[in-house]
Parts: sequence; C-alpha cells; structure tokens
Amino acid sequence: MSNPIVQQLNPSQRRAVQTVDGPVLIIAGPGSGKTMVITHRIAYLVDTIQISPFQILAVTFTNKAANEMRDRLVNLIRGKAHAVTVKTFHAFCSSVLRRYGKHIGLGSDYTIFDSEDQRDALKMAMEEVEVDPKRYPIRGIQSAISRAKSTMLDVHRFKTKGQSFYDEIVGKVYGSYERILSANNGVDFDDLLLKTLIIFKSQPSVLEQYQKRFFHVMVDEFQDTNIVQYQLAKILSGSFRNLCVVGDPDQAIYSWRNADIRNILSFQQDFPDAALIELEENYRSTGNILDVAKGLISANKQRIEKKIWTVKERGSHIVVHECFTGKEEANFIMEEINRLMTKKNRMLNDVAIMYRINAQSRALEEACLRYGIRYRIIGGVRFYHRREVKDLISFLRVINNPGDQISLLRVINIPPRGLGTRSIEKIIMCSRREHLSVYEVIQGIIEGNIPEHQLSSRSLKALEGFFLTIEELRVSAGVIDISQTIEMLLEKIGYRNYLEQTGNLEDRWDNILELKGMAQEFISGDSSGDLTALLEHLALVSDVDTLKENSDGITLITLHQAKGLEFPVVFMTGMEEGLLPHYRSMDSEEGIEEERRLCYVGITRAKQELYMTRAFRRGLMGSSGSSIPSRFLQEMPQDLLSGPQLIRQKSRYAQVIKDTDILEDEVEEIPMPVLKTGDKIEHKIFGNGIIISLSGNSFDQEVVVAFKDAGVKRLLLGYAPIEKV
DNA sequence: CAATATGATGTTTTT
DNA sequence: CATCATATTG
Repeated sequence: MSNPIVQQLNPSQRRAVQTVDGPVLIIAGPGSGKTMVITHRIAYLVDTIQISPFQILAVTFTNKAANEMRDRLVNLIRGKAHAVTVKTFHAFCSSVLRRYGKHIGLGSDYTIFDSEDQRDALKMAMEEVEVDPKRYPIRGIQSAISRAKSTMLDVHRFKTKGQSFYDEIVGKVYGSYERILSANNGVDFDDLLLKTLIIFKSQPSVLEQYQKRFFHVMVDEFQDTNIVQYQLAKILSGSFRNLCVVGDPDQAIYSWRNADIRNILSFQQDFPDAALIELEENYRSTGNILDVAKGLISANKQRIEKKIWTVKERGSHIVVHECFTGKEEANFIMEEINRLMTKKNRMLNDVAIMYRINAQSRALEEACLRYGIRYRIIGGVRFYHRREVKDLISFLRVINNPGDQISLLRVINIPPRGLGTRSIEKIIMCSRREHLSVYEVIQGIIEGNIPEHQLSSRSLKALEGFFLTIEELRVSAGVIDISQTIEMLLEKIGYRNYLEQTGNLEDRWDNILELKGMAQEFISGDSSGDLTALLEHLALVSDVDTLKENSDGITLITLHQAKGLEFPVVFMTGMEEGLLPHYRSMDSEEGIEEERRLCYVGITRAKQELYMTRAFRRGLMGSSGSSIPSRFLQEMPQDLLSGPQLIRQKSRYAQVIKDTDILEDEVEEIPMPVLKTGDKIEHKIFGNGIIISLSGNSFDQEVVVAFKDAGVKRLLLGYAPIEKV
C-alpha cells in the first residue's frame, strides 16, 4: 500500500499501474497523466513484481516519446531502465528485420525507403508496366499500396481481392513495385511492419524467441495504430497475454496513415477479459480550456462518450482573434507574446504556435525574425528532405548498399558530371538486358565486360569517375569512421563548389554541417555506430524527435506533431474553413470528425492560455481567396470565448445585429452601432460608401456596399474594417 | 546530348 | 511559391 511508486497516483491511475495480470485497456483522456502511468507501471513491474526489465517491451508513437519515456524511467528505476525495450513499432521491426530478414530474402544492409524514394520506385514501376502517371497519379497509387500493406494484403491477395478497374491497375504497379524494392534490397515504412509480421507468422522459432522474451507488452497511442501494428502487438504478447494498450479515441488523428480506431473494439473482442481502466481527471489545462475542448468534441457523432474533468481554476477566457491577412495574424501573435512576457512573466519556452499545414509556418517564421523572437521550428520543409541533405544521404546509401538503385540514380549526376537522361537511359537498358543491378552494370561497363553500352566516350569517362569515387569510398568506409567518410565524400565530389554555383551556399552548407554533426553525435552515442545503423536512424527519426526542449524559444509546430506535448500558452492559427477543417477532408463526415479531433488535440495541449486566430485573406498557394471562420469555433461554448466575432465584444468594427440574433441576456452588452440599409460607412481601404443591402446571420453578416471610388463590394462584417460615419 | 530557362501546375497531416 | 515538365539553348 505504501509503495512509493503508487503513492502519488489517483485511484484510477493506481489501478492502471497495479493491474499487471493479463490484458488491460486504458482509455486516457488528455492530460490525464498517461505517460506517468505507463512509466510507473513499468517501474512497478520491475521493482515491486520483480520482472526483469529485459522482459518488457513498450511501444511508442514517436522516437521522441520513446526517449522521454526512457528518461523518466531512469528517474524511477535508474540503470535498469536501459534494459527495457522502448521503441517505435518501426524501429522495433527494423531491428527484427536486421537480424532475421534473411528468412524472407532480405539482406541485412537493406535501405529504408522514405516516401520520396517510394515515389521514385513507383515511377519506375509504372514505366515498367506501362501505367501512365498522368492518368493515374502516383500519390493515389502510393496510398493505395500503403493501404494494402497496412491491411495485410500482399500483391497476390490484393489481386485476388481487388474488384475495380483501378484495383487492377494498382495491382499491376504493386507487383512491379515489389520487384523493384527487392531488387534494390529496400523496404518501405509499411514493409518494416508487414515483413516483421510475416516473419513472426512463418518462422515459429523466431516468434517464440520474442514471445518468450517479452513477458509484458505495452502500446502507447493505441488509437493511432494500424491493423498490422495491432497484429504485431497481439502476436508478440501471445504466450503470456500481458498486453496493455493505452489510448484515447478522441485523439485519433492518423486514419490517413491507415490507423484504425476499430483496433480498440477488436482488442475488446479479442480479449473479453481485459481490464478496462479510464483516466478521466485532467491535470493539465484550466477549466475553461477543458470545457471548450469538451464542447467541441461533443459535436462528433461517432464517439464514445467520455468524462473528463479537472479541479483546476477556470483560468482565462479563450481569446479568439481575427485578422485581415496571415501576416497580420502573425504580427498579432508576436505582439501578444511580447505582452505575455512583460506582463505575465512568460518565457519563450512557454509558448507554442500551432497550425494545420506546414505552409502556414512561413509567415510565422518571418514574423519571429521581424520581432526578434527566438523560435524553433519542426518540419517546415523537412530537414531530411532538403535537397542537399537528401543528396548526401543518398550517397551514403549507395556506399552502404550499392544495390539501392533509387539512390544511385539520384546521385549519379550530382554534381553534374555529364551523365544526362540519355546516358542514364542507356545504363538502365543495359541493366535490363543483362539482368544485373545498375551498379553491377556500371562496374561491368568500366571493366570492359559489357561492350554494347552505346555510351559516348565522354559519358564513359564521367561514369568511370563516378564509379571510382564510390568504390574508393566503399573501401575506405570499412576503415575510417562515418564523419570522415562524409568529409571524404564531400571533398571527392566537390560538393561545396557545386553548392557555390547553385547559389545560397550558406544555408545549404549549414545543413550539410548539421547532418555531419548529427552523424558525429550518433557514432559517439550508444549504438554500434556503423553506417547501416546511422542510415536506419536517419530514416526513422522524425523531425519532432529533434525538438530540443531546453533551448530558449517559442515552438512552431503542426497540430499533428503537437500530439503528446503540452505548453502553458498555445496559439492555434488558421481557424478557417478549408484549413481546419482542411478542405481535403471536408467531403466526408468522417473526415470532418477527424479534423475536429485534431482541433481537440490542439486545444488540449494548452495549460493556461489559449488563443485561436484566423485571417480573412490568406496568402496560401499564390493568390488567396477570402475565408470564413472554422465551424469548430461555432461549436465551442461561446461564453468561454472572447473575440470580435462574438456579440459581446470590444471590437473596433461595426456590427450588425438583427432582431432574431439578439440573445436576451447579452443585449445590454452590445456597444456597437447597428447598421442598416442606406447608412453611410467608411472602409479602411475602399473609403466612403453606402450600404445597399444586408444579409446572412450574425455570424457571417454579409453586406453589400457601394463605394464612392472602389465600386460595389460584397464584404463580411466583423472582418471588414468598416466604421459608421 | 546535356544544361539551363521558362512556363505550367498543383499543394495535409508523418513513421 | 516551388517543384516539375517541356522548350530552348549551348
């Protein structure tokens, strides 16, 4: 009872920690101490029940979550924490495949293809089976194949199951794509999971080894696992049945990655005896924030009702602010941050700005620079996808796995050495004809074993230079360490010089140095430090993982990346129809509900202050249209919000109130003049005008104004800077 | 035949 | 607005 591990926990948390026999389902609301429960549960298993830490597997959603969990475990159980396996599904599977991939014909130096590589491979595949990428966009095929793999359909089963004509096309490409992958000794993200599952199912001895080892299996963010991941968790815990999953259906935001909330239902069916534990008390957010979140999420129809509550104070109102442009939105936020710092003693670290899409970050970044506010940004143009970084990684991949043709072809002419599309085509032809990998063909040509290459002597010379460079690096890579290899590579191909010619050298070179630094850090870390391990690390670390908590600055982050994090002050930007909810999700009810959950996730990141902003015009993708407020704003309890779209506001803007829209108890709080047809008004930009007509409800009041100079305009009141004259 | 310039074209979220 | 594909130039 007086066990120190459980002392500070509330009763449900304690139950979650101490229920260690058999299957357990923990439904954990936001801020309910989920991570604490998981770490304490592990500590309890190790210190109280005396389970060997070596026999515990904890699966997390991101590497960052894994690291954080490990850190917290160290505090609880000291050195024993390092014996616990804490990994993402992908990282765990990768380690299994490195060891046992040979059972399914996978060499241990396989390359992990990210979605960009995947696209290149698909292009090749489509060419091979003559599917026109114009008619059948790669993205669509990519996601169809991913969906297939996430639901355990291999090429054969996909082909027999598929019905539509499109399925037939996808089936063809899928088959060719798989051949290309295996020829490259490459796997994509989905393969990491699926191939591991296949090994477990087909190699009883391998499975048994893992099953015997992991006495306890825990899965975090269970609502965002896909079917393969669930199968993995189930099969791994097969011999002891000690599977504990933790999740929150209201925070499921990855269905587009084939996560399947139904896993929670499947779990309850598969384990009818599972203990169900609900964590309802929120320790993170103020009462107002939590109530806004609750109000919003209750608009979802497909939902299991869940209680969440807090004993915390009401806290500040949620501020809703509307601006003319994205730039103004950013400026407002900066001003507000400055105010919070001087008036409320906030630190930059306390603040996060969240957005739906990465493209929104640009305006915010620029504003940070203007205002001299330090910031750290996650993603944006993802670091690992930047051209120069990708170039370097591709070179390293070729050195590590010459069978990786995708990477090879990407860098064969970098920097330009006179091997254009034509020459490359010829090389590929050779490789088809001789049934050799591209690298083998190149070797053959150089060594004179393949005379019918048809390459000009100039191209031949260039090719030889390329080949010798790679060979030299491959040989020396075995002796010198990785950062020296990188150094040598950059030197040999004259990469710096190349960047100099292409312009903006500084930024790009900085990125190269950063990657080099990362490699350095990696080899001095606890891993084996070889090239294979580094490349695996680079493929599997996400950008969120690199978020440095200690450095001083505000955080710019997408709503998706923000899952699992918390900040005292949160700004949610772009609260507009089309952005949140995103227009690509707006054609289905499920899509909208997922967007709503995403919004819910954002809100519940906030501990004390929450702002929601929107812009009337946003400069996304070239020209911009005007936007209307996100429906989610209207779904929140209005009395907890304060801002100009509300009736009780201290806006500088005029506001029209129609009789039917006046809420009785708020009438006296309306300070604004009421506009009617014929009123003379003045617009900040368009100048003087007369109101011709009014329409719409109080939320999007539309007014038609005849301006003296600017002609007749339709405007939305509340956003249009209009004043009655 | 390779490299560059220009124009069109399409943009969520990520392991 | 930034990438991609095609046209043009060297």
